[in-house]
Amino acid sequence: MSTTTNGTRARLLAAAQALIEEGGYGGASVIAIAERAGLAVGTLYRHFSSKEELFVEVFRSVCAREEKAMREAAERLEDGSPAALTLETVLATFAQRALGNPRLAWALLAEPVDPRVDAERLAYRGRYAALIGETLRAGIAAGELPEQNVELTAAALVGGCGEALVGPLSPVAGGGPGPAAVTAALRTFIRRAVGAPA
Amino acid sequence: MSTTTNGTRARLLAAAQALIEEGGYGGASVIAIAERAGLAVGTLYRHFSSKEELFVEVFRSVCAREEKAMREAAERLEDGSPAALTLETVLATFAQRALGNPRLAWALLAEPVDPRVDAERLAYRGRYAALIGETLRAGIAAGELPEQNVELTAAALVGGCGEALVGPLSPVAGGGPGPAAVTAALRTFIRRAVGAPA
DNA sequence: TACGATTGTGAATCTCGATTCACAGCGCGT
DNA sequence: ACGCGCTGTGAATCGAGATTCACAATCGTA
Repeated sequence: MSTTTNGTRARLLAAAQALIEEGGYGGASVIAIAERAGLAVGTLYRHFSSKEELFVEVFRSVCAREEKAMREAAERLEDGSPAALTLETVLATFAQRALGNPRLAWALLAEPVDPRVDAERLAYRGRYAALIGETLRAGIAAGELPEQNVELTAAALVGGCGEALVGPLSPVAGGGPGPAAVTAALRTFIRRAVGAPA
Repeated sequence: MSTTTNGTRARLLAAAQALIEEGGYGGASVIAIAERAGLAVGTLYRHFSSKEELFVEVFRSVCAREEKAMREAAERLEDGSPAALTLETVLATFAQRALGNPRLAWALLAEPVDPRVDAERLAYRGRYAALIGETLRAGIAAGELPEQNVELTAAALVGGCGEALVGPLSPVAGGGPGPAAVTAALRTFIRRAVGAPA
């Protein structure tokens, strides 16, 4: 059983992810990654054709995990839950996770990266907005939510939650209200923003 | 009348701004800036101690112009206008301008930049959020708007409008609804998000 | 006109991180 | 033992862009 996909590759990926969580992309130079993994720079290039490729892979796996968490949270609700509740749940899950690992959340949502990685981010955000959009449409069709520009609302919710949670304006930054209070406030914001009845 | 602050400085600033509007910070290398201004690279350094310093100055002047436009829009309203209308007006002004010069808006709000310039951006966003926060508070005090976490709502509105207008998810990107429709949808979103009565 | 100060010039230099590559160690089949 | 392929190594090389600096042009003033 020669493990062609050796532990080496995994170690490089883990090292990269750890460095990104600690200091963002800036701190994750090929040298730092190799060092953290206890390997030489050349070894990195033995397993990835470029730094970009490595980053894309890290980014994808992290995104996939996040998206999964959100979808599962939505599926845990009983069938026929009101759309507003689904939205709240999805976004609250997002909030919980972002608050638990703010650095990573920032890297995922907002930090400057190479164009190739950025494309992955766009895809991720797109799926995220799509998830919200679907729910909104369902709510509108069911008469629970008022008519509205679904794309715009979805984009604004993604951007708004992102900014409120990981942006520099985030009330979380200063020793303000705790995560629980922020999540609660965010739920209120979301509920109102989509026009759900009080 | 020896114009110590020669036209040269201004030409460099203008060249930098033009390049940023055309191709973002990436396209605005010192070489490109100097070339566009019809000057040599060394001349740039005769007037600015670093590229960063030049960028900060460009950024500041553009931000100041934008903020002024928003404040003036608010002041043009008759005294005693409802808070929700003030918010709508301020943010619609922002929207109008962003849609008119999307590249610049992106550079102002979201494009990756050096840390020093980024600090300016933070300050700008902060003033922007503060402007919104003030209005929210006034509306709450007047009983027009419900109690809420003002900081969070303000941050989410800034982020939400930014994403909806200049982000990759923006419905404006594709040949979707025109600027007027987007602005209208955004007004609805804002009105709801702050809990203004229909 | 002579002289110093200011401003303009742009090729040379510096920096910094990604990428390469000639070489070394190891495991395996013969 | 030998040949061969796969990994690992890390100093050397590249590339892109910012920054410097020795020299030239210009201007105000004596």
